[in-house]
Amino acid sequence: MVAMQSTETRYTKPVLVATNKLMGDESGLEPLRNHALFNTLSDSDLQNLILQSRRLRLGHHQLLYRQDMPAHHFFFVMSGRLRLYRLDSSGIDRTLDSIAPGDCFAEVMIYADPARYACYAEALKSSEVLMIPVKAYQDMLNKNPEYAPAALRHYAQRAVSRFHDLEIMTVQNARDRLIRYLIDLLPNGAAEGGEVELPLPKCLVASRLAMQPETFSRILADLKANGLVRVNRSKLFISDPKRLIEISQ
Amino acid sequence: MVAMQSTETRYTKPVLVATNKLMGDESGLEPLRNHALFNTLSDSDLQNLILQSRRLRLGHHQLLYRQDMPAHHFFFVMSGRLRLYRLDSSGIDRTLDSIAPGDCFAEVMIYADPARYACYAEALKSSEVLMIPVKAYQDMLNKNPEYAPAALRHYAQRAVSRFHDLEIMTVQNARDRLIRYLIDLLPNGAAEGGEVELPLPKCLVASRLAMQPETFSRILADLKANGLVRVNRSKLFISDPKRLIEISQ
DNA sequence: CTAACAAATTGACCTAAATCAATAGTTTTC
DNA sequence: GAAAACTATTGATTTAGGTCAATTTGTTAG
Repeated sequence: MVAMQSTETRYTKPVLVATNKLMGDESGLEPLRNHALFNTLSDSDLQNLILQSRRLRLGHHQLLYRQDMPAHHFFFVMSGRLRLYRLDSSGIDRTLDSIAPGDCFAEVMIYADPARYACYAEALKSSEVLMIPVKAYQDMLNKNPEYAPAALRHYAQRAVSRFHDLEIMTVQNARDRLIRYLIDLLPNGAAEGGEVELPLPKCLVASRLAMQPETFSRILADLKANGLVRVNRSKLFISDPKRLIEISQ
Repeated sequence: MVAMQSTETRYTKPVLVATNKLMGDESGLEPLRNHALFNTLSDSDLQNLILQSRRLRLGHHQLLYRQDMPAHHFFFVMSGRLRLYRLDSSGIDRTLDSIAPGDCFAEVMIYADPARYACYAEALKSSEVLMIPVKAYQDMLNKNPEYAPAALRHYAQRAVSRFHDLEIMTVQNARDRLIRYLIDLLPNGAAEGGEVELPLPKCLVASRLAMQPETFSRILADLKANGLVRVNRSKLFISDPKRLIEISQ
């Protein structure tokens, strides 16, 4: 599916309308504590941030924000899964990232200038996100400079990981890009094999890797035929990642 | 040229050996003041940082650091031009970025963990860089939390720009990737035409855009034939960027 | 449970881009 | 200033992967 129907027209629900205002209710927000942007905060600062945030429920395929929209919030994923993508002038949908529970996204908007979302964000399935006002986090950081190092570490890490994503995309053939993508999904890198779950439907992994779904399917079928991966729906078992790397040359 | 000769063997000069120790001599270091990571520093803090840094002269094609090397320094380019690239197991050289005077690079190493360079860095021509100890900047930031916001803004900006680079690379055909790359080189985006200078030799722009030099050459020849760009060595004149964008679909 | 829809796979075909090869320019170097 | 060494261009050929179309499989809704 090259030119998906534009997301603009697929959904009618309004974007960025909060459903639940949080009244200091922290239930289900423990995962925040495990995120680099929040784990150094004092209880009261975290509480205060949460009080200024809203919990958002998103349905399957629901759009959260649009590219170029003014960005007043960033997001923490509590459950479900989302993807970031861009639409170009010809309506082609290009997937750039997928976001899992425990991750933040659009958090660069805290310091971006101008603060406009660089892409679309939509739920891949029914999801719950915390919608945190950029200004609330900024204010907190201004009042508590001791929180800055954690944020700096997070941003540096983000930049490194985008750099790494870019590196994969300079690989010139589709098969090798896919192999590198799969290796990166393995928890211990190429050290040992294991099962990985594709973070996106196959047609969107294809989009992320700049190839057609048919190409993705054929490459995977070929790897399967050569005993390099075992495929079960979106779960792939990679027994020998080193062998996979060897053939990708 | 797909498989360049490995940089490992091309040069014999030692890596990361400073030639000039700075003795508080700030001559030629004014450009530091224009960089987001330094322009909020007090004179004395900047001076102190410079005292702990070394000025490095690099010859044409000289290697500055290697991928995976422990990273104790980051760099500010005073003159010349450098490129960042990675080598994969089969020795293919993939260009990821080019750095101009006034830019910093490897500055994410200030907060990376583990702090190892993510790529190679080499001078594209005779260049001069300031080699700043990561620890010196860290210490300064710890002592002066008021400097953190500028660093945060810089890192956020860096993450956004890497994201944008990634976006270009999800474009599936070579011609459109090249067109988008050229548009991004224009100072005012697509707003108006102008002359742009390729920041890398053509064969390395090709590498950066995941295509072969021959493909790059042919696409450019075609754009030229259609009156979309005028080419003069590494300088390109784009009269009508909007028309260029239109055909890239 | 079945209809309707969406996602994935597979085949046939074709085109964009890689590869191989030769030539022509450009810089360095001596 | 000529030789050597890159760098870029152009042509011929091949191939990876895109496109179009049909089928299968899986998912959602009634």
